[in-house]
Amino acid sequence: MPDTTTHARAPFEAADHDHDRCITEAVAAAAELCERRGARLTDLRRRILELVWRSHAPRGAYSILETLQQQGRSAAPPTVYRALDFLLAHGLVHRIESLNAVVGCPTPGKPHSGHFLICTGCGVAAEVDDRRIGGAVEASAGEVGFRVERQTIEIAGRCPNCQDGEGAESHAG
Amino acid sequence: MPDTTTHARAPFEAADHDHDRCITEAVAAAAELCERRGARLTDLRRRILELVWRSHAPRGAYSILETLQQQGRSAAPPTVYRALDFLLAHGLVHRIESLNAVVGCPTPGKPHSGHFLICTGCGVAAEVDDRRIGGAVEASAGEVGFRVERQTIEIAGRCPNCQDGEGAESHAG
DNA sequence: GAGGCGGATGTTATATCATAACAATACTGC
DNA sequence: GCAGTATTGTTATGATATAACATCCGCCTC
Repeated sequence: MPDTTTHARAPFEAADHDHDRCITEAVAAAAELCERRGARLTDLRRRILELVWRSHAPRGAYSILETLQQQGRSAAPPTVYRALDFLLAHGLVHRIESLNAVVGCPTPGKPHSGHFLICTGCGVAAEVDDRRIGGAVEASAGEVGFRVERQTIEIAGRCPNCQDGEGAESHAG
Repeated sequence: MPDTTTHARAPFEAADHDHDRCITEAVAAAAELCERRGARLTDLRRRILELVWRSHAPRGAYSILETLQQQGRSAAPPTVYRALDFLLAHGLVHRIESLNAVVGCPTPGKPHSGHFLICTGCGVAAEVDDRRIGGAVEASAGEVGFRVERQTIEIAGRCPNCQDGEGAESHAG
């Protein structure tokens, strides 16, 4: 039977999942969000969003830049960084501080704290929105009078797919 | 009456606290820990640990380097990075990914996850060891079969001291 | 104390990540 | 079309981090 209830997928998908669909859906969601907000998802921004979404592993700005240049587009670091600034500002991608990289957001538009499980095997970063984590942080901070503004929570470890043959995983998404 | 029950201080101390004592205690604890482990807390490493501890705010490697050179010591980036690698490996300092900086660990030797409240006003990073946070992370990760190896939890916000006159705080520690 | 060994530091060069500043172009509303 | 603004191009540079090899220093052995 066809799967019609997409969205909110398993955090770590099988390596052979239909990733083209991830990209398509992400771009569609971005276009819709920008439309609603009156923000301009230009060709450049859309292309860079697609490059971020080429896998579920966070990707560095210079890696994006390289691919952009290979595609024959004139590009320099600011080209990429400015587009990423836009995508970050609109919550279409998230920055992974511990990797100096960005990863696509599967649920843009919906408010969420942005907590990540990052696999040291395949490199995939899965976004989790568990109220227990944010709640524990808020509770702990509140007790010492600290007012939370932004949570950077990046958990490194092994995803289910990479716990068997430790070490020889394919870096892909 | 004299305070004899030090340790486990308030996470955000008053600006006028006896900070020399923080430094002295940190260096003493480090010396003791290295002694026990047969690790060499050399003069260079000790000096760099002291520079990290000059405040409770995370400090970048190049800032440390600059001070080291002002002290008349021959130093280049690797000088600092290698010493920091040593201090990090022994848990004497922690790296703050979101700031590309390091901060002294107030409780080296005791196992802890390393969660930080980082004030955007005064810059101070307070380490908290709240089992609820680590527990929530472990629980959330466990439910999707993710095995946690390392937690990077950096919470930015306003400390109690910096919530009144928002904006004009002294960056010190 | 000469010689050898390994860890620590010095030194030079370079890789990697990010932004400043200004020019040129493209879109929007009138 | 025209003016005003946002976007992108371009050049240069700042900020963070590491590779590679030389030198030094402490320690052990003989």
